[in-house]
Amino acid sequence: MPKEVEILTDFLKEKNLKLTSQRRTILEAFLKTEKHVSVDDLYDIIRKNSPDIGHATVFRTLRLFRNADIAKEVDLGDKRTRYEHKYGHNHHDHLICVQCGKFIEVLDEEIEKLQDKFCKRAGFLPQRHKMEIFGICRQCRAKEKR
Amino acid sequence: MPKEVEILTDFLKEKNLKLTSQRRTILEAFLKTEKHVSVDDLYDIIRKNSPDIGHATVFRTLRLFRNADIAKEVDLGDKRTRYEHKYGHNHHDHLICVQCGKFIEVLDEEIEKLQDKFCKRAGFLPQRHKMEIFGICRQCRAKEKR
DNA sequence: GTATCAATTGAGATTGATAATCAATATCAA
DNA sequence: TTGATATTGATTATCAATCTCAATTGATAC
Repeated sequence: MPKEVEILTDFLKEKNLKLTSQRRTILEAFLKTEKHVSVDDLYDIIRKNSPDIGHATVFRTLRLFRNADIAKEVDLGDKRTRYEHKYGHNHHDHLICVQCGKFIEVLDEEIEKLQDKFCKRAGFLPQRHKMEIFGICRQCRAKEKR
Repeated sequence: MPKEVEILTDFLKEKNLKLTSQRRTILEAFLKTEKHVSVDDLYDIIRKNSPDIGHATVFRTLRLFRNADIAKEVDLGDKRTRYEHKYGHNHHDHLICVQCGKFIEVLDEEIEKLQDKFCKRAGFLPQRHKMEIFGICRQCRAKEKR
């Protein structure tokens, strides 16, 4: 039993919410994904094996996962909300290729430190941040040169 | 005559597009704004003096301004496209207060340099980036302490 | 196990932003 | 001034996000 089920169970108990078969199914499907899924992405995946689970439920459940700190909302510039795994994943930023849509996760300690530094200078208490760099990835650049 | 009118005129000429009274009006209104306006924000402002200008025109014209490099799209985390002035404004990032909604524009050369550095490391050719830090601003923190 | 009751569900409807359509109109080069 | 062409505004379409509500289900007490 992965840790996430435990987190969810605890969260539900604490909030007097219920563990339903749908929530189990959706959690399982979500944990299997590797990419940054949108509600519709995950709904399409789930529909294949569990055609009885509705769209609204997937939508609500992903929001629940976010509140339970199992999922994290990411905004990759298209206009849809996407979710990625949060538990066991450290904070990272994204390099997003505008040609192939691929993204690379990066973490740079120095940048994080600098961010803290100039927040302090502005009297600003940072809570979370988002950094995305759009450009062209190594593979696409190689393709272009051919 | 501000420089932006010239930029727009040149852009239109180059693309065989036309300078209309609506485009003048919308540009004038846009240049007067200081915040990051959404289509609806600007439409509401314009409607007061020019009730004949339609919503779709404001929408299309802001996109035109973006293409002409007069406006820049910003994404402040809500799900609407906002535009800020581009000409005469250098690149900057945003500190966004989650309490009062205010934002502070910041620029940190060091961070920009670091970004370039680790893009290079990843073989990634950066084109543009977006960095937003969400948190609590000085004023709101002061209020909280009272 | 069963009753109880609030939480949950799924279908469908709604909202809100964005974008396409199209007939009427305006612009501008010649 | 004119004709070719772009633009406009009203309307409609699209799509993700979100709400509604009656029917159902899970957790808890008995």
